[in-house]
Amino acid sequence: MSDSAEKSWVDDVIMVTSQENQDDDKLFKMSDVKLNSTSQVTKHQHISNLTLNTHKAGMQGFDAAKINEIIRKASEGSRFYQHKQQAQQKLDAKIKEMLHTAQQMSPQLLEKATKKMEAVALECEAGRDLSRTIVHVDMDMFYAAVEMRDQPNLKDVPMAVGGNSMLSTSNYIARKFGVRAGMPGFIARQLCPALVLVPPNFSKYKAVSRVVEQVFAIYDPNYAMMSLDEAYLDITDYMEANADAYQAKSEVDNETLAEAIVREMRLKIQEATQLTASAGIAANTRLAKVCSDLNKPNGQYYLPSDTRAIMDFINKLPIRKISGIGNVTEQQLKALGITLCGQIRPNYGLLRLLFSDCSLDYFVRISLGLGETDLSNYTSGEQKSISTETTFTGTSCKQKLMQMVSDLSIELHGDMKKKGLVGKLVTLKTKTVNFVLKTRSMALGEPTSDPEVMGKVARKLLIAEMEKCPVDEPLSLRLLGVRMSNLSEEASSGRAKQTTISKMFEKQTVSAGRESSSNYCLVTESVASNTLSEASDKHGSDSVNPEKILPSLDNYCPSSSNIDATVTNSSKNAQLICPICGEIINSKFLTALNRHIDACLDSNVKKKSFNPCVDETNNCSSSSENSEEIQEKFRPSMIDNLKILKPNLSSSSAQSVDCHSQNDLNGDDTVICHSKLRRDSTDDVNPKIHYSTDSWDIRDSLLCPVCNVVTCTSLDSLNQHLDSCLATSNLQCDSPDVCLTSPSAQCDLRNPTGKSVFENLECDGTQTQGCLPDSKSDDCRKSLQDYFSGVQTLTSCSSDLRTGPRPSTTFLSSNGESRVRGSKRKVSKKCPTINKKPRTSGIDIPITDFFL
DNA sequence: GGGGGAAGGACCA
DNA sequence: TTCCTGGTCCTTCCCCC
Ligand SMILES: Nc1ncnc2c1ncn2[C@H]1C[C@H](O)[C@@H](COP(=O)(O)OP(=O)(O)OP(=O)(O)O)O1
Ligand SMILES: [Mg+2]
Repeated sequence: MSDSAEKSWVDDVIMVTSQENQDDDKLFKMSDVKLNSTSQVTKHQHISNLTLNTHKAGMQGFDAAKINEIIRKASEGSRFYQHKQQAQQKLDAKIKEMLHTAQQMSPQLLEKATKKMEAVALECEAGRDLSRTIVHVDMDMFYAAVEMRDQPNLKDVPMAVGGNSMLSTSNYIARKFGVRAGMPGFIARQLCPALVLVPPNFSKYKAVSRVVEQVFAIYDPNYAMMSLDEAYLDITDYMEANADAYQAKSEVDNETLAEAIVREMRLKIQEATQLTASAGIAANTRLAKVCSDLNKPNGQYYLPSDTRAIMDFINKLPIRKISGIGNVTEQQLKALGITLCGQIRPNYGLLRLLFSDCSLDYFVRISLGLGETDLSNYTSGEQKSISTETTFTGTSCKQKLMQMVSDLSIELHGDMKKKGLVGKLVTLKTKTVNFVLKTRSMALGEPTSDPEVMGKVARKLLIAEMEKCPVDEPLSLRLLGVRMSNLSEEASSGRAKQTTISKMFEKQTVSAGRESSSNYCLVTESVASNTLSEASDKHGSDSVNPEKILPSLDNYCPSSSNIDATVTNSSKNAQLICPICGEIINSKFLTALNRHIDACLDSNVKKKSFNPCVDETNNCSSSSENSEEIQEKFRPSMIDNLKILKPNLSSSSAQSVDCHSQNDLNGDDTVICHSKLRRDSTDDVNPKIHYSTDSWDIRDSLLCPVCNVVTCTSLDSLNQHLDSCLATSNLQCDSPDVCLTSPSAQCDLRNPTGKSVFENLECDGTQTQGCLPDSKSDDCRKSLQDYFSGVQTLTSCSSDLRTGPRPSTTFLSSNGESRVRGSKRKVSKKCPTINKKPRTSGIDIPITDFFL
C-alpha cells in the first residue's frame, strides 16, 4: 500500500515534467478519444493529476504544488529522475499508440465488443456472492506507531521510520509535509526539516504483529495474514455463532453486528498493543481493503452487502484505490477517460479492444464490485522464488562485482537452507548506475542450493553482461541480485535433491551410466563460451548461449557394469575413460577425471582449435572458452539432442552426429558451430592482456582451465597446478578469467599460492572505478532485509497475492482474486497467452567450474 | 497456432 | 551526495514442432 504511494509520489512528479512538455496537439488527440461524456481528457484534468497521490491516508490537506516543487528540485537531474523520465516517455508513447488504435475503431466493432463484455458481466453478476462478511484490518502507520508508543517524545513531532536512503513509513504529522513511505530520507528532510528519523526495529514489529494475530484468531481462526500489519478475516461464522452475545434481545442487522464485532476487535488490538488499527467490512476482500482505508486512522467502514450499495460505492471510487491498479494502469485508463470505477462499464467495448482477456475479466469484476469471498483461496503451496539483492555505490570494478555475486549466492544459500528449498533456475539481476534493470537467467537440470553452483552460474551471467559493454564503457552497476526459482523442497521431491556439484555428478553417473556408450564425448551444438546471440533477443539484449551441455559421466564410463553405487559412495575405485583421448583413469575421484579432461581438452584445443567458433584472436579469453566447449551436464532432458563427437577429433574436422539414441552414430557429419550465436566482434571488449616476455610462451603451454592464469609446459605440471588450484576454491577473485579479461583488470588477483597473477601479466585495461561499498545503503539494506525476511517468514507471500489481481502494462489479470493465506500460495488460473518457443537456455560452464 | 523458457515490467508491503 | 528489498504474476518475444 505504502509502496504504491511511494511510486506515485515519484511518478506524479515525473508526470509534471512529461505533461508540461506535451504539445497541445497530443492533448487534443487524447481528448478526441471519448466514448462518453465522462471520458473527456482535458489539459486541466491532466495538470490536476500531476500532484502527489493524496489517496493515501493522511495525505490530504497540504500544499501539494509546493511539495511537488520541492521534490522535483531535490531529484531533478539525478540519474534516478532521468530514468523515471525516460520510463514516463515510454509510457506516454505507449498510451499514444493505444489512443491511436482506439481512434481507428469503427462504431460497429465497438458495439460488438461491448456486447461481448456485457455478456461476461452478466455471467459475473450471476456469480455474485454476498453471503460472507469479510474484514480487512490494517494497523495505522504501523512501524511509526510502534516507535511512537515506545518513545513518547516522538508522539507530537513529525517522524518517519527508515534511513537516509529510504523511509518505511511516516507518522501522520510528517505526512502533512508530504513525507511518505518509500521516499528517500534526504528528500523527506527537505520537505520537513524537523523530521525525526528513527531506524527500524523489525523484530519489535514482528513481535507486535504476533500479538495482533492472536486477536484475529478469536474472530476467525482461518484469518489470512497478508503482511506484518494487515490481514483479512471472514467473520461470517463468528457473527452467526455470537449474535446473541452482542445483542441479546432483539434481532440485530448485519451492519450493527459486524460493526460491533469489528469495533471490539480493534479495541482488543489496542488493549493488547496500545496501537490503533483501521478496518473495512464488506462482502469481499477487494471492497474490504478499499474500505479499511476510508476511515484511517483508528476507524472502520462498513459497506452493506447489497448490490445497490456496492454499485453506488464502486461507481464513485477512483480506480487507483483498487489494489492492483498502479501508476501505469491508472495513466492508461485515464487516457481513455476512465478515472472512476464507474467509468469502466461505459467503456467496456473500448477496453475489450485494447486489453487482453485476462485484463478484461479483471476490469469487469472491478466494475461490478466483485472480489474474493473465500479466504481459503489464499491457501496454497510453496514459495515460487527466493532471492537476495544488494544496492551499492555504482561501480564497474569487475572483481568487486564478481565478489558480490559470490557473496549473494552464499547469502541466498543460507536463506534457501533455512527454508529447505532448492531451485533450478538461477537468475542474475542487475541495475546499472542509470537504473536500468535487467535479469538474466539460466536453467539447471537439477535443483540445487549449492552456493558454488549458483555463484558460478550467476557469475557467468554477469560475465556475459560485462562482455556486451564496450571497453570504454564498462558495465557499471548499482545493484546486483541472485534469484533462484523453479523451487522444490529439499527433502520432499521425488528424487533426492542434488545440493552439490559433485553429488550431482555422482548421481548421474550411477543412474544414467547403464545405458551410455562409453567412448564418446557428448557435445552440444556449441559455441565459444560467453557468446551471445545479439540478434535473437527481442529486448535488444543478449541471451545466453543455448544448448550447452556438460559431458555426462555416463559417457565416461567404459561400461555400466563398472559403475555401481559404490562409486557414488566413493568407496571403490572406478574405471573412467576420458572421452577426449580415450585414456582409462583408475580413480574413484571424479576430480581426477575432471582434471584429466580439462587438461586433455585444453591441450587438444591448443593443438587443433577444438571449436571452430573459438576466436583465436581473443587472447587469453579464448583459451578459457575452449575449455568451456564441453558443457554442463545438468540437463538429462537434453541428452536426446546431443551431438556426439568422436573422440580425438579436432574441431575443424569434427564429425558430429545428430543423435537421439546415444548408440546411433550413423548420422551425417554436421557443423557444430552456429555462427549466429557467435559473439559479435567482442574482441575489442576484452582488454589485451599480454604475457610479459619473461613468462611462459603461451603458444606451447597448457593454460590452467580453472584459473585461466597459470600455464604449464607439461601435463604433469598442469595437473600439479590443478590440484592446488582446485583445492583452493577461494581465489581472491572467483572468476579470474573474467577479471583478467576485464577492462578494469587492475584488481590484483592472487592465485592459490598467494602470488599475484599479475606478476606475469601486463594488462592494459582501463582503470577501475571506485569499489567502496556504500555503507549507508548497506545498513539500510540490512534492516530492510530483516523486515522483509520477517514478513516472508510470516506470510511467505507477496503483496501481489495479498491484494488482488494486478494489471500489467496493458493487460490486467483476472485471476488474482484467490490469494495466499499464511505461507501458502494461491493456485492461479492460467491466462491465455501467446506462447512461443523459448530459446534454449544455457551458458557455458567449464567442467572445472563445477569442482571449484 | 501451440508449447514453453527468458526477459521485462507492473505491482505490493 | 543520496531513491530499498523480495516476491508474484502477466505479457511479449522467440524458435520449434
Ligand atoms: N515502501 C515501503 N518500504 C518499506 N516498508 C514499507 C513500505 N511501505 C510500507 N512499509 C511498511 C511500513 C509500514 O508501517 C508497514 C505497513 O504498511 P502500510 O499499512 O501500507 O502503511 P502504514 O501502516 O505505515 O500506514 P497506514 O496508516 O496508511 O496503514 O509496512
Ligand atoms: Mg498499515
